Amino acid sequence: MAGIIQPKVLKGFRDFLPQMEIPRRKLIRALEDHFTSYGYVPIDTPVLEYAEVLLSKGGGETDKQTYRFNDHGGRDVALRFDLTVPFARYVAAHRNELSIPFKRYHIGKVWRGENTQRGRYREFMQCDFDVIGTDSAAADLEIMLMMAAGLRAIGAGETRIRFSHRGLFNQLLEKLGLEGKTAEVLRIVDKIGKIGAGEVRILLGELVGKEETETLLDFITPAEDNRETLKKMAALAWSEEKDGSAEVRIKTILDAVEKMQLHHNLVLDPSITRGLDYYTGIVFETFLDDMPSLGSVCSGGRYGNLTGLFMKEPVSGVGASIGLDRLMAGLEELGRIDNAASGTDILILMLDEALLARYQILAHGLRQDGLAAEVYPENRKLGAQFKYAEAKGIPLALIVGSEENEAGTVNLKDLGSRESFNGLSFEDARGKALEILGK
RNA sequence: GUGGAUGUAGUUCAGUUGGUAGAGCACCAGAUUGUGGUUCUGGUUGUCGCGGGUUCAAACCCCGUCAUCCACCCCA
Repeated sequence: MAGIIQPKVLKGFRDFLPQMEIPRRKLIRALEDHFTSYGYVPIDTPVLEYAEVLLSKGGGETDKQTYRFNDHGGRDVALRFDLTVPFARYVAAHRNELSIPFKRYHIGKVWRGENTQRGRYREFMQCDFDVIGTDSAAADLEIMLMMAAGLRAIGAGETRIRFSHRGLFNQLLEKLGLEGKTAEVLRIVDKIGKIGAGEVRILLGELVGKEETETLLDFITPAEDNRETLKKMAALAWSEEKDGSAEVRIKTILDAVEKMQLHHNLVLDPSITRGLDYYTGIVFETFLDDMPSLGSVCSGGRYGNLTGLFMKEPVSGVGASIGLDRLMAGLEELGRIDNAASGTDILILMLDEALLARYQILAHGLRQDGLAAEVYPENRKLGAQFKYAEAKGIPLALIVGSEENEAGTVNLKDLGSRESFNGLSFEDARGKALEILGK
């Protein structure tokens, strides 16, 4: 009379049925191919690390959200809550084994013990890609171009990347004498898309003086086009156009964007600041044209010193992170997810158990042509076997009974149109199958 | 973490002022023992999220708990 254990999963953790996992894998594979085509290489790191490594950044909020416990040996350990901190440790640990500039991508699960919402879970998949070891505008540009092209490649459609530069914002804050309140100001400004300029004015007014509030609001409001926006930002921040300045960096990027005719995709938006404080250069967030309300599906920026906590020599880099689960939720809502129940192209029906070997030989032959073939495992009524094929979304069936076996022929059936092609040689049948599948 | 809403068969939902649960779809079997999407007949589906309490009696009322959704926070 043992009690039955409920097959439940933890809050914010999920099982994936095949019709969800198959498109998820497809999406990941498409991204991997995309990164590879730009020369980025994959890495991985442990999901469990020493707590002191993961929590070293000391952000109060991340500390609270990190899953942390003592392992069987009494070690203070934690599950990774992003892929950036492990990457910093990884770079410091393997500094001499990496060729610089190092371009990597990393796709993996991360964990955060925060409250759940739609498209927001405690276990979720992140996809990071970064270039480290160079502070060039070329790298900044490449990362943003990869984001736009990558999202297009996975069927997310056109995107708008809104970017800005922390350097100019910091100059402005310095000029206004607000360096001490940088974090608070950034957090308020970051909300403008959500709460509007009016609310931001009120919140800023509570934090800084009236004049400063108006200057900040003026700064973060984009002008008609990228050039005008930059002009205004530079003027308000008292920027001097010299080598290595934030202003020149933005100019360089805008020049390239214009030459590539991408000013729809890349928009200079000074209200983009990103809450995280390790960004020092460009910062950006990406929205789907077809669903801006989903929020940013890919964001990041340039950091001046990724590895500061783990080694003395500073390493600069620029990178972005895609929220795969949020993106999946958006794509599903847009009807862009193909909920395939299997990847099988052709089902070989079982009409006679004595023909087991024949069925497996047929399946093997089909696989050599690149077709995914499976043999139905029981000699059940044909109706049941067809139903199985339908449930798994299998488009073709190969039917061989004792008569066909003796005659040396096979019957192929297109399960979609219900058209049968009987008495074919195996050669003709697989030719026909490839034709129907369009392969 | 804070506040609010919700939780009934695989699924979508119904269930009247508390009287020990119902429909469509899905599923299974048969009409149709080598060709399945229609039709017909029959059938199964439930610890009413879980655990307590009030009551002669709880899906319904009360408390707790777990989960989902929404807002805040933060972010992906």
